[in-house]
Amino acid sequence: MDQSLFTGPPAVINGITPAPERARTSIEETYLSLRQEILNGALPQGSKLHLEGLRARHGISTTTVREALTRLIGDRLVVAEGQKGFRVAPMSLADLEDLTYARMQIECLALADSVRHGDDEWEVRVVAAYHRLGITEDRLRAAPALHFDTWERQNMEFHAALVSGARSQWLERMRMILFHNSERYRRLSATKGPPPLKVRDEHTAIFEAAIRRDAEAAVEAMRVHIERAFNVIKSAHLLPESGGGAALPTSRNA
Amino acid sequence: MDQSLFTGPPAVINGITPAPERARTSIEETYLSLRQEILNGALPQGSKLHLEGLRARHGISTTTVREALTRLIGDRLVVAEGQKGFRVAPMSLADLEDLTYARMQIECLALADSVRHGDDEWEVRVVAAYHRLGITEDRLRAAPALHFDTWERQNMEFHAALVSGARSQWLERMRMILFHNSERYRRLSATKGPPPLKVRDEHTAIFEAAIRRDAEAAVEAMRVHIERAFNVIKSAHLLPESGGGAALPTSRNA
DNA sequence: AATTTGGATAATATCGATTTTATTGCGGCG
DNA sequence: CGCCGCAATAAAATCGATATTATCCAAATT
Repeated sequence: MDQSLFTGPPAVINGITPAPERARTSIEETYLSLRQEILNGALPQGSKLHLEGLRARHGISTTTVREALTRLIGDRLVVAEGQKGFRVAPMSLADLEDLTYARMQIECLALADSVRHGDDEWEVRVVAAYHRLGITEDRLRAAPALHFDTWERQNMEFHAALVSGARSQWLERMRMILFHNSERYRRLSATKGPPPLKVRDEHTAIFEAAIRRDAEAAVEAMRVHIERAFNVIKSAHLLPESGGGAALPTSRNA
Repeated sequence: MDQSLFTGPPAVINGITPAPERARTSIEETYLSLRQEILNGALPQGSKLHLEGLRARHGISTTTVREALTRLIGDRLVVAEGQKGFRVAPMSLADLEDLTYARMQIECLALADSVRHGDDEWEVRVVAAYHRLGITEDRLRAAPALHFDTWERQNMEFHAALVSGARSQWLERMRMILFHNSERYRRLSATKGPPPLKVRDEHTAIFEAAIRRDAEAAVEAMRVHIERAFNVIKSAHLLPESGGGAALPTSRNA
């Protein structure tokens, strides 16, 4: 699975731990670096991505910058207009609503399949990821700033482990795109403080249902988890309404 | 909807041709051209995409070729390996199975939402697209070779119209990627002859259910449609069981 | 005052060439 | 015989520069 959004080399047989993230080519290096900056907001939504500026900052050629940016288009983190260059993909409340809806559908599909068909190794991965995340969450309460990045990575890995038993590569690719885009919104409201206790509870609910192979319960817990995350961001009032997209019901499919 | 996968000319969302939408930049031109060749098999799965060859053939610079190819990576029609360049994304029966599954999930989600929430304009679009497709199908029986490309376009437009009432842009993006990839498989087995009568019947079933606002029936009909398409391709025995197009000798087309 | 026009400026798109990395073929050596 | 290393070659990645296109602003026109 050497997909664009998934970093690094063949990313470990068992699906977890994108780990070292070495970048062998300088395009990839730039790609990863830029993605990071977009996800954490260093490059704010809608901002122009000037070739010359990026070239200078990264010490590479404009051609290389262009290619890195083009790869980010595939991840829907960057948009390109006619002859007007690149910019960071815009964000809006309407877009978040839509994104949340889409992600809920896909993540839940994958989770259900994963819970139903995950093998022993899958179980082990889930337990490991859950436990590891728990450790970091404890540390996070003591020293938030110190372990924040670690938490974010392990949070992502926990979610990845949960669905790693699902058999559809295509769904996984779609999930990854949606997950990363959600991540960008989540970090908008992330206060760099300890995550609310609720998050831990929600993870626990998903985890326990998954391990006891109760697909429906796991899916329901995942829905709650995703929906609450949406509400947190929404009520932070950091987003423009615009985007034109009609409001979507983010709740269950009818 | 200025999406990467959505090709230009006949977007035809409301029946009237919107704008020529010609490819203004030479990267886009190359992108569209290459995509076409990949979809119709002129560039077979797994084949190496040599920069120099493409540069010469398209009369552009390697840099431009690279960027067009990078955009195709976002559509999952091309894969890039480390320092080994680009190749056409491999096909396999396993991949088709997976792809069909994923597409069924997403296309059906979109269809259900569309049928439930499509407005009058949506209905008009569906009726128009269905009727237009019907006309072409009649002509196709008389002179297959002549109208084949038209049929393919209108078939895609019919499916697009069906889900055009769905409100999720994100789901639509995912659907588009999956649809195009399916298209590549379908054309593997397309005989350039008239499409089986069954296809017409299936389209009719979907169409009628959609217009009478019966979401469940429409989804069921869509499932049948997608699944049969899968079986047709599968029984054509044109695909390797699993991944990896064996190293085809470098396609050297003039 | 608003719109248009022309030229200067800035940014992007594209090119041709160089550097870096993979692949291939061929002798030597175990 | 078959494996290993080493040149020679081919290809990809990257660069620096040129060609195109958009943007801005001021002067001119109505």
